[in-house]
Amino acid sequence: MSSDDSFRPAVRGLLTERIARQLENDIREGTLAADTKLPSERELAQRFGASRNVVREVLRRLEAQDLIDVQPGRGSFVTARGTRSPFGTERPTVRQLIEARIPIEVEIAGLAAQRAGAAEIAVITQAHQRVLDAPDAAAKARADLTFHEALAAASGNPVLRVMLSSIGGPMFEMMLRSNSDPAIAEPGVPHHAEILDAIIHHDAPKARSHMHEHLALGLRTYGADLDVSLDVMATRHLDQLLKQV
Amino acid sequence: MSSDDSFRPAVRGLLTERIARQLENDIREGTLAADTKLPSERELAQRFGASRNVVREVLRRLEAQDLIDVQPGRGSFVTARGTRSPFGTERPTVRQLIEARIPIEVEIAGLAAQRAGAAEIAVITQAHQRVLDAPDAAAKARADLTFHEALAAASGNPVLRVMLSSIGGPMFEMMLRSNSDPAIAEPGVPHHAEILDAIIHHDAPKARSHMHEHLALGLRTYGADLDVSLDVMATRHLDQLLKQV
DNA sequence: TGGTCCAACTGGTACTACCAGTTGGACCAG
DNA sequence: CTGGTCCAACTGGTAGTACCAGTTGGACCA
Repeated sequence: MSSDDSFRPAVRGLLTERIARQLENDIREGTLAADTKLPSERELAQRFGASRNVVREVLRRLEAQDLIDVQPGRGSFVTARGTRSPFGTERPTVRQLIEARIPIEVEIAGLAAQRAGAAEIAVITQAHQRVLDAPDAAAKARADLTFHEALAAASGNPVLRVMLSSIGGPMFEMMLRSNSDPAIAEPGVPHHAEILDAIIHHDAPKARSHMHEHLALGLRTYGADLDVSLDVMATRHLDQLLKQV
Repeated sequence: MSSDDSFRPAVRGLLTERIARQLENDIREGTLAADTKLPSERELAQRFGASRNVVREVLRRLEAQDLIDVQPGRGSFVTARGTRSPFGTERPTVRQLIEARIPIEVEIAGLAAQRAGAAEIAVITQAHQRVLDAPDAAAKARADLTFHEALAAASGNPVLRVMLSSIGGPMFEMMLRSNSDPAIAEPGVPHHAEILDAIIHHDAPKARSHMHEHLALGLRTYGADLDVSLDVMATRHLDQLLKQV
């Protein structure tokens, strides 16, 4: 596993590889800004001293990575997504995260109450227990996230699950902060059990209301941190944890 | 607009698209198991009735997605992690997509009505106009997606925007199908205008109810396709488009 | 039996040709 | 001058051919 990596020469498609890397770097580093029009395939071929075939295959690869957008008759254009993170330059705040989680997670809770079978309930119960048993804030945050993901899985709707997992990063940052601060964490302790109970009894309205309460709680307990961006808060929080050690 | 005569080949790279989808499906569904050797490029070209160029570009795309491993002098092999995707092995259906879109997009519409300023409204209006002006189903689907993304941006909540964009692929597939079928597309035509109007007048309840109606409409018009997985439907639809050409 | 070697594969690259869509400017009618 | 039409020069999409450099397996010989 470790040794045979050196055997693999990686010289495959040297030309293609070289051109692809160069264009990829130019896009990711911003040398080619978003919405820039790339030279035509024929011109790129000439410029790189390669055939048009090679250039086209490189463009296919960049296209599959969502770095460029190829339009017949017009040309190839650098995609906006190429240079930015999912959130771009925007830093979501705690308030925005809660605001977004409420509609989707309330729906998830309701559907999970309607549809969860024994297997799904077992997974949720296990995650719930792991939250209770977690020895520290980080483990608690991980288990907390798992709990909510298990609910999404139990909703029986993979689209909801994917949407929730797309914001797993910010959710984890928030949970890390929540579970480190007793003033925030403790009022929410009974909520998980109540949600789980409603799901076990297939009481969708109750599951929805408990989930709503669980999430909206943060709006009251976070105080001044409500409108602080999540990553700033996480950084500050980590600094604080480091000092304690 | 008549459904048959005025229709033009709407999708970019139809041939490439079709072959890529078929191979991708075969790999993800396990018809082509892991470590299976694909036929040679020349044979694939003959089998699909395409040129070797086209096949090679498809292979590049699959390679960029980590679905296959191409080795010079030997052949192309299906990667073990072939079945990996945001959705895993689950294939979301139209019904599941609608079910998931309703809570989040209703919330988006309501917030957009509360918060959209002149700039956001201008962007939404422009997207709305592009939907109306689109010459074919593919352009209409692209503009349709842009419209909904513009609403998400106008909600002022980047978390909602990220969640929505995480399901942009399935949404586009559904829109492509919707906008190709007058029986599905036409009843929904007035909805965009109604939503836009509610946002302009900052009428959040009306924006929410119109969005709900807009999305729920599909539950009535899709008929038997409601429980067909989106990618199967998209593949079928592309085949149909190809026959018309 | 063991080795050499060659023919038939494989993908990598190049070049040419033609099609269909897009675009911008020339040109013409008002 | 204005508005439209139209054409030429682009763009990417596809097809076909040719040749190179690796890989592979079997024929063949020592």
